[in-house]
Parts: sequence; structure tokens; C-alpha cells
Amino acid sequence: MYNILICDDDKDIVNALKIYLQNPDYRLFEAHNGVEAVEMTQKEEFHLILLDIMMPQMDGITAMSKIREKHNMPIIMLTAKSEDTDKILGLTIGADDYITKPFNPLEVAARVGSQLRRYTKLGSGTVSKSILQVGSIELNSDTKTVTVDGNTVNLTPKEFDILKLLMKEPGKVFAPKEIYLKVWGEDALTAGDNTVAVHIRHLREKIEITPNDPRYIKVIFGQGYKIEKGRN
Amino acid sequence: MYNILICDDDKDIVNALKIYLQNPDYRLFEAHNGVEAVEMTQKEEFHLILLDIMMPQMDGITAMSKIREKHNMPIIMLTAKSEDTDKILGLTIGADDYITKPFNPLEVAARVGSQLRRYTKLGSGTVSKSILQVGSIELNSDTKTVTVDGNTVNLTPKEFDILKLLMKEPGKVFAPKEIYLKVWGEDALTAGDNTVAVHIRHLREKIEITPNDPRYIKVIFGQGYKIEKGRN
DNA sequence: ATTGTTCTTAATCAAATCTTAATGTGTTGG
DNA sequence: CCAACACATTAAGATTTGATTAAGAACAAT
Repeated sequence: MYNILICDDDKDIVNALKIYLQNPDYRLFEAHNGVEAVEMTQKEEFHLILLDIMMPQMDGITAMSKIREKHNMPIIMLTAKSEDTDKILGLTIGADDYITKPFNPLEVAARVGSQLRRYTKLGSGTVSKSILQVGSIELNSDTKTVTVDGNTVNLTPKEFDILKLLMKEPGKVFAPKEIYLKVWGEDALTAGDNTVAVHIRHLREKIEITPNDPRYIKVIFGQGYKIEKGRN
Repeated sequence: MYNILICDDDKDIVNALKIYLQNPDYRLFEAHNGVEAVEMTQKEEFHLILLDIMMPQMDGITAMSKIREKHNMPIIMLTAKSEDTDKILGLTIGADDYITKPFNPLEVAARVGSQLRRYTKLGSGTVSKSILQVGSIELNSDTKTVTVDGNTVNLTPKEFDILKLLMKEPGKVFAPKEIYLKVWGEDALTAGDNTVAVHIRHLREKIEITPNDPRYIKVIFGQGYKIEKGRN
């Protein structure tokens, strides 16, 4: 089930889009200007936004950059004419696609589907999707909770972040240095050499049945750590 | 620096796109049919592909699904007319965007930039699966894994790097000195003379059935090592 | 301030990996 | 044919990497 926000000042257009996007998997919301759209994203979690470029009060481009400060869902811009300038301006600051009016119903549905699919596909690895799953480990970013085989385990912030990083791309090998950079931040002068190794140890003690001979958090000697995707 | 593959059977179109995408950050490659495109993705790591839907030998959609089996970079489809059917068909199985001919230069640049930006932003690094294939050897840079005939072999970092170097350009001969420079780094004071040979030996022991009389890692006396492309 | 938690440091250990060196084998050019 | 050279092979020891433990710093909450 996806929450989709349609934002256009022209109610006829909103209604048309609502019809085109009739789909049991879509929950459709509407806004009629940029301010409203920004406010709604603060209350509800959307998976995709259709955003008109030209609107009263706050234009779509400004609205988008406001939204993008906090959220990371795909945004499809709606443009009245095919004004290349506007198109490009909108795209450059972060839209994922755009559709020109008048709409082709099938095209609208296809583009929306494409973005959602792409998002969730990548999301299984990258975007801020709140629940990650690998094997019988479940990590919920919203509640900052991790369960293994249904049992909740308490992780410290650093442990949580490291596990999240690994779980975002299961199977991918992360060098300790890379983990350090991504979890601690790009600056992070306090580069303790083996501090990552220590956290990994703690993680293994909490997550693995046998912290020595770990089933999930594996090491590739000289390359880094990874979380095991499939069975062990 | 991004590697971009442009694939179209019409050379004029390829050239036009090359001009539109003139950018110091882009390294442009070209292919002229689907088969070629698929092969190229096995040798080089691309960050984005522009793929024509209608091509001889293998159409763009088939090519895309082949590529998507191994790789995960954004793909932008190029469509001749605005045939909604084709567009949507292409989109549904995994393209990230499409552009209709004739092209608007600015639009092409904008879309390409948009996809690259979106991708690297989401990935907060490299999302792309990168799998190199030569014969029945498969090398995955993300998981630092190598399989031969489906069997996983454990390589040390140096072994892995050397194999990767050879597999990036199958058939090309690399002098030991060159291998040393590229794998160890441009500085590399610790220039042991035959250390490369030792690693090659280890590699052969791990991936060849008969380490003496090797099938994959061949030597050209006085020239260097190469990995055998075709059958032996 | 005191307590409890989390993070970092440091020291030690084990193991995998890398390099060296010594010697063997094959190739090439004169 | 033979010297010179390029690669092969092996095993030892040097180096690097990760594991582990515990202590004490930093931090947060009471």
C-alpha cells in the first residue's frame, strides 16, 4: 500500500489524476498549493508526490526543496506547457521525473508505477525504508528496534547504525574504514583504529547465537564485514 | 567520474548524444546493438546506460533485462516515436526513464544528470552491482566474491585485485610491472620482484583445475599475463 | 554530583596474508 | 647450443588484519 500525494491548484486536474491512479494499492491524498503539500508531508508519510510546478502561494519547485529537506520519496513534477527551462530547473534540484499536461492516463500510471517500483527496489537497499529484514533479523528504523527470531535485542546507537548500514545492502562488503566514515560521519577525526572491530564484537554478542563462528556478521579477511544474505 | 554507455544502432544518434553529454565528469562508451551492450557491461562498470528500444540482433528491452540480471545502474530508454505501448512496456520491466527522439539536448543532459544524482544520492555510495564475467569465472566487487563454475573460491585481497584487473580487459596482456603498479598503487615502495608471480601462482591454484597448464590465467613470455577470453 | 550506559583506547593474541629468497624450469636471441 | 633472462615454485618468516578483553573516558539521566 502506497501513500501518494497529488498537489495541483486545479481541482479538475487533481480529480483526473485520481481517476488515472485508481489502484487498490494506492491511497491517494490531495493538496492544492505548496504550503499545504509541505504541511501534509509533516503529518503523513508519503511514498510518492505528484507536484504541479505552477501554483499559488508557493510554487512546486520551492515546495519540493522544502520537502526534500526532510523526506526522500520520489517526486514527479507536473508541467503545464513543455517549457524546457522549467522542466530542467525542476529536475536539477531533485525531482525524479516529470509529466507534461495534458496527461496520457496510461503514461501517468506507468511513470508512477515505475518510480514506486524503483524506490522500493532501491529501498530494499538504500532509501529510508523503515523496516529492513535479513534472514531472521528485523531492524526498524522508526522505533530503533531490532529483533532476532522475534526476540528483541537492545543495541546501542553505534551498534544500531552499523547493523543498519550492513543490512541496507546485504552481502555487500564494507571495509572497517568505510563503516567508520559512514556511521561516525565524514569528519570524525577521532579515528580509533579498532573501535569498529569492538562494536562488531558487541553486535555479534547480541545478535549471534555463537559470537565466535558468527552466522550473520561475517568478515572477509582484508576486505571488511558483511551481513550474510542467505542461509549460512 | 561516471561511465556512461550509449547504445543505438544509428551512429548519427550516438554521435549526437556524445556531443550533448560532453562533460568532464562523463566517460562515454558506445555500443551499436544489444548483444554488444550486454557484453560491455560484463567488462566495464557503467553508472548509466542510454539504450535504444529498437535495435537489430537484440532489442533494447531484452538487452535491459539481461543487463539487469547482473547490474543495477540506471537505464534510460531511447524511443523512436512516442509509441505509448513501447514506452510503457519498457518502463514496466525496469527502465528508470526514457527519452523520445528527436532529442532536446538540454533535456538529455538534464535527465542523465538527474538519474546519476538520484542514484548516487540514494546509494550514498555505490549501489551498482558490479559483476565481471569471463568464461565461467564470475567476480563480484560488492561481495568480494569469486565463483568458478558456480563454486565459490576464497581469494585474498591481492589475489582478488589482480584477478579483477585481468578480468576488466579479458585478453589484454598485463606486464608484471603494470600489475604491480595498478594493484599495489602508484607509490608502492615495497617493490618485490617476483611477488606478482607468487600471487599469480596462488590465483592459479585457486581458480584453475590444473594450476600447471592453466586454462584461464595465461602467460605470454616476455609480455605478461592475461586472462583467456573464450574457451581454452 | 552520582550512577549507569555507551564509547574509546590499549594491550595482547591468533591467524591469514604478503613478501622474500633460494632454486628450478622454460624461452629467447645470438 | 648456450648464456641471459623471464617466469615458476616452494617454504619460511615478516607483516597485516581482525579478535578479544578489560579498563577508563565520555556521556546521559537521575
